[in-house]
Amino acid sequence: MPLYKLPRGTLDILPAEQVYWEYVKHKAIALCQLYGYQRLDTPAFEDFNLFARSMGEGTDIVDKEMYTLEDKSGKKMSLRPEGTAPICRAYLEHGLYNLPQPVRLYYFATVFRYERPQAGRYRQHYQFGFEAIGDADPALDAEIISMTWHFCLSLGLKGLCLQLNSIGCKVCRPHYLENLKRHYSACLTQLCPDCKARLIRNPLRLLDCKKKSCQEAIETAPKSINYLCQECKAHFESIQRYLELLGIPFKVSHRLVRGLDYYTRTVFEIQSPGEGIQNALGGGGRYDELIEELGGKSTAAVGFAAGMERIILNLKRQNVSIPALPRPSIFIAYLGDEAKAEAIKLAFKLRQAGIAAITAMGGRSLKAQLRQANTFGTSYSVIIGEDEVKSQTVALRNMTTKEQKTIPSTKLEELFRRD
RNA sequence: GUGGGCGUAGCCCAGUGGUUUAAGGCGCCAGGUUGUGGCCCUGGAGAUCGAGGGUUCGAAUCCCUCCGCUCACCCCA
Repeated sequence: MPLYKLPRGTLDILPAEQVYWEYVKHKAIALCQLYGYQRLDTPAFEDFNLFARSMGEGTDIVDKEMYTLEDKSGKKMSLRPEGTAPICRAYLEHGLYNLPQPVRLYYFATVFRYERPQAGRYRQHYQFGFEAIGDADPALDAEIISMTWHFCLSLGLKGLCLQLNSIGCKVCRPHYLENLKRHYSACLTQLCPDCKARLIRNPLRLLDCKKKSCQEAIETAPKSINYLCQECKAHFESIQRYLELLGIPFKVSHRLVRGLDYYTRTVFEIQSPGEGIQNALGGGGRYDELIEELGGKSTAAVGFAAGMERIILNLKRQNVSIPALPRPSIFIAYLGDEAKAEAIKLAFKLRQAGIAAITAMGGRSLKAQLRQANTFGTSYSVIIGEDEVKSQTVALRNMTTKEQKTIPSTKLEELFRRD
């Protein structure tokens, strides 16, 4: 019967699912208010080059996964594959560098990547992220990381692991990469085919390989933190001191790298305890060179982004109890046309007074109407029949105690306004 | 892009010794005497058995092709 299906890798978020989404959004917004972060929304598509430049040509996201199209004027536009670059673009475009620095921002965004869908991975997914732009202080890294940790705790997730690493800056990273490549070139024969390709394309990702055959090479590989320059080293140590000060548990992992080119120094990731799935709930890091790359002055920045679907997946797995969404507590049933008109009028008046109500529809029996009220779970039903219309009253039934009394219809408003 | 698993009503699914009105449960709708819900009882609607082709007197069932879903790899949130 249906002529169309939802596009591959996308999701209809049905009413029954919305509790989770509202829950996560509310926690996220509360968190940002607590830390003084302000919302900034950007469009779903941008100039192709914004992403090509920021994430780096040669990354899979830019080369293979972007939804790019030419608009009617011939401009190359892309659906956003991530949230940070557009935020930086907006920061520059609207002169947010004139505000007191750092500028603290957050966003919810749909992001698009053309990939084969699987558990916790979609072609369109929702990200929640926050960014602090305009300060290189390691205390700001610590703030972002502590916010991330705080967020996960407030959601009620357990057993999460915070991984931390530093991949250096443009001064010290080239030196490290040389050593990494030398190490891998020496044991080339035992590497998996993917890793052979990585060695040329994206050496940092070598550390991320899951194949058994490559684990030894990773274990014995040089660690980025041993190649940091003075400044990067001091920065990284400082972050760790702040995190210890805050009592936030973290694990320095020399294997942790991030997929996008713009990261400098700090990288971190929050991992769920689950096995065999996309276990990164979110990740972030510092990107001190990105703003300049996009045409601004040299501006330090740090941020984090989380995948909403993955968070929700974990909330379900861990059976975190989610508060129900509010529903109307009054159901209005009627018998006959005159009563129906009264019912519609009454519902409108109640709603104007801020009292949520839902009315029956159609011409079903009272029995059927109350059956509906029952499945809606409203705690009260209002019944209007011919008698009530004549006497300007309504029958108010408490659905849990079954108590029912007749009251003047004008009384209803004040009765419910109280609770 | 590569590889595995799976496609029967909105949902969960029975049925693959070829012959059935394609069964059941949940949900939905309606009834169980006058205007009263949850439990129970009865009834109803709802499926071109993922699509197309082939074999056969006869296919949900066997064969081929395609499509879709799903999981993993790659990549990433």
